[in-house]
Amino acid sequence: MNRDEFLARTALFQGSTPEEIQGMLGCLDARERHFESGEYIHRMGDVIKTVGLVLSGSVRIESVDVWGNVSVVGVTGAGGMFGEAYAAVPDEPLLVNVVAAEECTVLFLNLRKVLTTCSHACPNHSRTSNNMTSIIARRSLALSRRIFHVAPKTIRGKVLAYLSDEAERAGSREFTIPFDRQQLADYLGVDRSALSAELSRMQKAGLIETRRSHFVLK
Amino acid sequence: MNRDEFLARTALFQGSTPEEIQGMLGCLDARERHFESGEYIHRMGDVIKTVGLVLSGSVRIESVDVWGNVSVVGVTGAGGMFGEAYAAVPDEPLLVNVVAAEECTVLFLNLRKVLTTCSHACPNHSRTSNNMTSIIARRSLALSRRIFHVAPKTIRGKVLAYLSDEAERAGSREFTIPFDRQQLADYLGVDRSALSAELSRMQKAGLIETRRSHFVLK
DNA sequence: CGAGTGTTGTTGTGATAACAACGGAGCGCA
DNA sequence: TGCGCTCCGTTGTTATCACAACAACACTCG
Repeated sequence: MNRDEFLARTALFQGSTPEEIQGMLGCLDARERHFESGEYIHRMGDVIKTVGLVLSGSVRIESVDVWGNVSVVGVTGAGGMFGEAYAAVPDEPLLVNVVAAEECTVLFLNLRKVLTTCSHACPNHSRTSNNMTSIIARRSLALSRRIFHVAPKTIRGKVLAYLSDEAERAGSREFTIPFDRQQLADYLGVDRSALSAELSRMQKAGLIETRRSHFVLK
Repeated sequence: MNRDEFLARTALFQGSTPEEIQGMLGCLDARERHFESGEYIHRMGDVIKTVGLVLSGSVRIESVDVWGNVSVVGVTGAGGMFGEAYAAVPDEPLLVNVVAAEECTVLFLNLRKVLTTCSHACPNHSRTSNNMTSIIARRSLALSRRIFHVAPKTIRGKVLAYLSDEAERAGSREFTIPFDRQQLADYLGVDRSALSAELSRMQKAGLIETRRSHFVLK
């Protein structure tokens, strides 16, 4: 699979053919760069005008708090994007670092040019523009959901808020979540062992059944 | 001030003249509706394709948790918008209720038409489209920030994360926040009296000075 | 097969926050 | 001046959590 075929499968270029994409890239100021593992791609405070599309490898989004503690906010693998929201708002400094989690290649696109359709010379540019906005909006919804999941004050409350939501998305009381215990604890902002204990209590109370990442709600 | 002059001052139509806006509205399927205080504008689970622009009065965004408890997520007054993110993602059901906080009028716009520039017949349509995307991205950044503010596990940690950010935005160690104590507690997801007590301790410890909404960081 | 590693569950303890109840300061208003 | 109201701070009690340390189990790989 060559690069343009790969791009045709990404969320951003979905709906366009490799040929159409090939035609668009020049228009979007596309520039490919390679990073070694651990290399900084963006630093906190940077102001960016481009969105990054990961072609291979993966990048890590890190936040550094007031005291200098580093925590992983997220990881983006091949086909994923980073920096959309910052690039879409002029002069907003990054609140996070973006680091190559492993050796990787990234395609940088001028976000303004992605969003502004140029002319009929670029077939499907407007579809790509709409995809871009959808992606930004989707991220916004994911953040909203997370805020709802974290809002309850007890671990049980957070767990139920999260699991109910997952059940609804799955359309069933039985489902598998994309987290292991540690990741779920990080997502909900609680201690892993405290989470384990609470899940155990909820199971004893007959509220749920769980093994590993598989859950049944009652 | 007539309606189109008012619209020219909103974030969405910023940069366009009242005349240009007047020309655009038909194109965007604009429809004005009036609501009585307490009336539902959108309900949880609804799928919407329009964004709402508040012309007068204000609307309240409420969430209802698994147990039926209602909490206020936000309020949008004249000139503000609601529903952008949901409208931008096809088939995403609302996680919140939108209610008229008081008697109000709302202009509904077809989001797809806002984002897709139609033809040269609409001057400044592309600027409005870019404004729209910026607004969605800005909301996303605000949510990110909030997640960072809520992430620390102690009240002191949350307060410092939030205040440091405010100080940075203000470009000074001295600044005024847009919250009273109760609102700040809600934003940070903590108990108001516990917040008060912690602020008091921090003041005694010489970390901050505060009176009402005014703060000095040291 | 056994060592090494990662994941999950369990328990105890001290720290921290939620909660409830109250008092006082400031303000508008009659 | 006195009343009612909102906002803010204080205190004490109780529930909850973070943290640490450890045990049980599964998986991988030589």
